[in-house]
Amino acid sequence: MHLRLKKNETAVRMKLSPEVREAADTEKRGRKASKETRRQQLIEATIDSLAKRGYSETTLADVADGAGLSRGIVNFHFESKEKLLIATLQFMADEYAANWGAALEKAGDKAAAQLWALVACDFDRKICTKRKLAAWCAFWGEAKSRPTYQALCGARDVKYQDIFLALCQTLKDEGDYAYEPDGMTLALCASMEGLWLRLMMGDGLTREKAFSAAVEYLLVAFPKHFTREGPK
Amino acid sequence: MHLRLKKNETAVRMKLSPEVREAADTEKRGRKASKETRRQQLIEATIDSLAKRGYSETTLADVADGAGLSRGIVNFHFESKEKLLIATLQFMADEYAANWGAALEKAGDKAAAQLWALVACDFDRKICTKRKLAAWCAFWGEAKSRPTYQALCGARDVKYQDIFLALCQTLKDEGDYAYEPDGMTLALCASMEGLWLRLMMGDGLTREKAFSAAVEYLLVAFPKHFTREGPK
DNA sequence: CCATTTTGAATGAGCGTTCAGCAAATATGT
DNA sequence: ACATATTTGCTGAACGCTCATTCAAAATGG
Repeated sequence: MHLRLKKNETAVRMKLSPEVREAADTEKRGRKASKETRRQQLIEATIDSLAKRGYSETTLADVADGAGLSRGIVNFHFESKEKLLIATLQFMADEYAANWGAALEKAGDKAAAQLWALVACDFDRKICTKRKLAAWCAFWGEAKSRPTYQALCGARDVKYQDIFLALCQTLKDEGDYAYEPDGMTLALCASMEGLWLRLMMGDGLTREKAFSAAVEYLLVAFPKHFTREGPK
Repeated sequence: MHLRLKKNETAVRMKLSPEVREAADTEKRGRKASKETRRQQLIEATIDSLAKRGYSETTLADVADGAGLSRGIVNFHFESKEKLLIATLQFMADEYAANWGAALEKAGDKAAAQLWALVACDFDRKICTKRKLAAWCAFWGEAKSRPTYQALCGARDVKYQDIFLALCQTLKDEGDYAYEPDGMTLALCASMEGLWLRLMMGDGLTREKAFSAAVEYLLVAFPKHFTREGPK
């Protein structure tokens, strides 16, 4: 009963990833962290674990350790591992959608500028992290056999696709290009996803190089609308 | 001691996938199947399992059942699950490389024809199966955290990349195109991988549509060299 | 105190691996 | 030819480990 350890305060000395630390730092500390804060902290730890160990080797123990919390914690805040993973994917999908939504807002109303913004924001620092790419890829690998994942992995979803298609269509009309817009759009979207895949595989490809490859595509597809520096 | 079951002969009545059946059918049956035949049979069953259940839920029991053989069998022919998976990936990588190698052979020596062949063969019936795409994707998801997989997943490897780059370079010179060939090649390769990814996710995208999207890309990039029907 | 959050030991299911043993195929001896 | 021994391929029960889940007890805040 004497000499009791104050665990929380000393345990924080452990090395947590910056993302987890930040998620836990929303004002309140230790026990006072709100439910939502804890959930976010655990989600960040899950992304860490997915990136570090891959889907199949991600364990609740690793997530809990990564968050600097105890073993049973996940089943308290989420009720199962499955639900934690879904919440994690949901979070990433929401973040992704918010990102391109905001980029579109800021782009003004010229189609060329919008398309450029949409392509550029995919390679944004905030989204296009090794950490997050790896997590995305982990989910992609499992999506085939899990309808729930499959639905969320289409964050690049129908709406996103339609906007892309509409923009390509507009530019085609403006510029009198000859291509078939469905195929063109598909190839462009696919190219961006493929670039993500390669970024994740990590053979010395950088965000900047990937982005400029995507730009190269825009240039040949819409020569009247773009230069390497941006929309005309 | 009386009334002994003839297991092998009756057990074959189970429903095995066509691929497994074919692998097991190389002349000899039952006990006489050669070591190499059995390995192939197990590899096909592994691809089935990866496609059906995803990487994380693929078990040796499922593989053995899929092959119509007993539980201990994998550890007899391969020595561990890990090695079975590596052998499976190796097999797919070899098959993929052989496929584009052969396509290149048959294409003659005009650069445009070669590039077309290289793109087309990626969407070949033999390679581009739902089953195999799903298996590829399962490995991609784990590749990040496993150097061995990462190395093999680059079957789309350096050599492949270099050929692509050289062809794009040649066409650029022939056609006086303005783009920067490194980026162009990267975007093209990425596009094909992205199309695979989407084929696997399976939102009603067909092999044919994916291929024509890739062709659309070739058209805008190399307008003087290609029509929708093929190289000029 | 009571409610809420957190802990960590206990539980049990699932899975990879091992291995003794059986049966088919092949080699050897007569 | 046949009988016997040896090798090879395969089986499936048993073992032990990892990990998600549960829960009683403790810590904390109000």
